[in-house]
Amino acid sequence: MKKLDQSFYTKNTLVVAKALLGKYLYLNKDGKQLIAKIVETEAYIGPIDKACHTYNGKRTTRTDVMYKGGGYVYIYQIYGMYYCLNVVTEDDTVGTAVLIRAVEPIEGTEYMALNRYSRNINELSRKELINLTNGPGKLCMALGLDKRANGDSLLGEHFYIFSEDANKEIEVMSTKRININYAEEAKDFEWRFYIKNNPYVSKVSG
DNA sequence: TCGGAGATGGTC
DNA sequence: ACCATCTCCGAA
Repeated sequence: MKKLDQSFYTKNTLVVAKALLGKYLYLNKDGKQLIAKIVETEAYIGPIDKACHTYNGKRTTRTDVMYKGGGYVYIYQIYGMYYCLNVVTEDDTVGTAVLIRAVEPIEGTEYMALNRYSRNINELSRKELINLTNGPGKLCMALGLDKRANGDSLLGEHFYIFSEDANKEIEVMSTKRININYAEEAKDFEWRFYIKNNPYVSKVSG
């Protein structure tokens, strides 16, 4: 395996959003090793994107992290009860990030099941297994991620993203992004990417 | 299997 | 007054 370095994250946001598909999120949580494959992403590009928290250079306490440059984690709370995990991209002037919308559990699934359902993995139905991490709020709950991880670096030892040694072919689909109907012309940008036919993708149409 | 509505609180 | 969501419940 090969840990992604800063030069990966500082690339163009659309490039990073697509390149993150098939990569593996690694997280050491309370001594437990969690690994999940990234299967769905969305790009958010402040300078030109009305759906983005940093649209038109907007800078607030919340969005400060998006101006730290590629390789940092941006986590915000949504709808009062859920969190969304983002990877900051490009340099420290633009305000760009990639939302991780869905992952596939690889290791530590036991722990994810406890976080999501307070139940053991072998008690879950097939549907509940898929439901562990097939959405941005769900995957944060499963991985135990909340605002405490906001601003963390992905270049350290306990939280990073890695690729397999052998590059596998991945079929990437592009669609409009989910639930940004307020964003005027930006709602039609096809900046959502997912791995074709992967069962953990949040929803197929769109 | 689908769609509507409620939960719930930080942000601006 | 929103809002990059999820779950439950009732209808088909």
